[in-house]
Amino acid sequence: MSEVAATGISVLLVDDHPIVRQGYRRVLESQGDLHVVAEADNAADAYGAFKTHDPDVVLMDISMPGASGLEAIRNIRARNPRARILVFTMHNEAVLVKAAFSAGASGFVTKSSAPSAVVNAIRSVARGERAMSDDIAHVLAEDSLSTGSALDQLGEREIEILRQFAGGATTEEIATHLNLSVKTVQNYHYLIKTKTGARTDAQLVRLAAACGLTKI
Amino acid sequence: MSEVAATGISVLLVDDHPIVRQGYRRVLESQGDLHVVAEADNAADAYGAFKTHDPDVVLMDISMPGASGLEAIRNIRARNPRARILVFTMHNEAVLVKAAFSAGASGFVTKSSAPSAVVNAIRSVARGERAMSDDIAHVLAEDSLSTGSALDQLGEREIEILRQFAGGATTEEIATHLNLSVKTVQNYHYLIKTKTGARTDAQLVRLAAACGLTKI
DNA sequence: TGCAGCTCGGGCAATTTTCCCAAGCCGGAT
DNA sequence: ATCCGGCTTGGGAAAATTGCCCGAGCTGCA
Repeated sequence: MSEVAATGISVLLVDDHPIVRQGYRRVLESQGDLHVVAEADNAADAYGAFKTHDPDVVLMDISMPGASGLEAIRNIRARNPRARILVFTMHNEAVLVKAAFSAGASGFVTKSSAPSAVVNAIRSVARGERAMSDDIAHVLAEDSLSTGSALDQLGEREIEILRQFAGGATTEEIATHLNLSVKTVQNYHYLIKTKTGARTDAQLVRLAAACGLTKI
Repeated sequence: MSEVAATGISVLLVDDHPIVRQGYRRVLESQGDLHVVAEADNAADAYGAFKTHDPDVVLMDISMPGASGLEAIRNIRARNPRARILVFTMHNEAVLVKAAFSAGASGFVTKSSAPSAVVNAIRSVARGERAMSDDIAHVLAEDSLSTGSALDQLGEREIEILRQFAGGATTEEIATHLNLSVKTVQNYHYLIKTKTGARTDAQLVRLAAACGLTKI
């Protein structure tokens, strides 16, 4: 079991931006009790690195190209249900948070959080606790009170496709990224539009932006 | 003038994620010749910090909440045309790149770049050179050297149609509003896309939003 | 066991997009 | 005066996408 060793907490870093990873590594290692034992820039490598290094905590940005980060969470948890995965992303949409927790994440912090909040979250999940940043707790609280945002009715795949579409990807690019046929992506596109009530691609982009799914 | 001092290159860091900023700071300061003199997490603060610190280089993520990063670039350059601004973002769309350069950026590197490429880009723009990462050069090359900046080359009618489109109007609605045939609106739509280099309606909306043509 | 919902894609008519083209208008350059 | 170039407006036709229908496999849940 990934008991926290007396030597500190071992961390696997998953983010698709090299310089961002390097920055995190330096921030974490300056803490003394945190040690980055491996890095990965995609879901498949993350799974491989987890198998070889068995880290105490996986710090993972789930908005990566290619396979969904949620997929990676599920894979890792399938291999070792004791794995502690702390999702670390700039998105703060309630649907995403709920999807991450139901995929097996132990915590969810946004990049808007103070660095100290992030390292504390790492220590919390290493102890087996659940952790989330204040803003995440806030959106979850509001979400539980509201009738539900337009995005709540979307499935995980739909969310991912909407994110990529709103980010500017073409249908073919999305199909390639997610290993789907163009036809399937087109169908999702149509489904998303009908579910959200958007009559225009532009409205879809605005919706995604309004929900924090994508930044402009 | 922001001559590179003998002591090294002073950098203003602009990014809306605190831990990301802290990571960059550590990466940059480990270089010896780079010194982070200030940080900002939004466009307004970036302008203020620039006024007080007059850094050699501004390293800026333009995908920030609220006001556009492009606006911030314009403001800074309006105050000091010698300002060196290196855009640093995860987006690699030709429209955005062109918009950034026409707003006055000296360079554009993506977060997919190797850390060494980023620090070298900082040194390049500090010397007054233009810098861009390989992937950016590639998308610009593919975009061909069609024409100049993003929105400047659009006529009145095109701007108006783009505004309504990005606002969520359908082609027919725009045609009705402007007393045009649907065909004409379609032709404008196509023309705007080719002129701006947008390959997707979503990219068009993002461009319009980035240029302040529409608010999300 | 069965229902419900997600995921994935085929099919096909209807529409839209993509280009190419022409014509009228207007301002500026020659 | 004349011509050039750019804006505005639209036609046309092939290519692509959309809108909507469908079925099949899978998972979770009752």
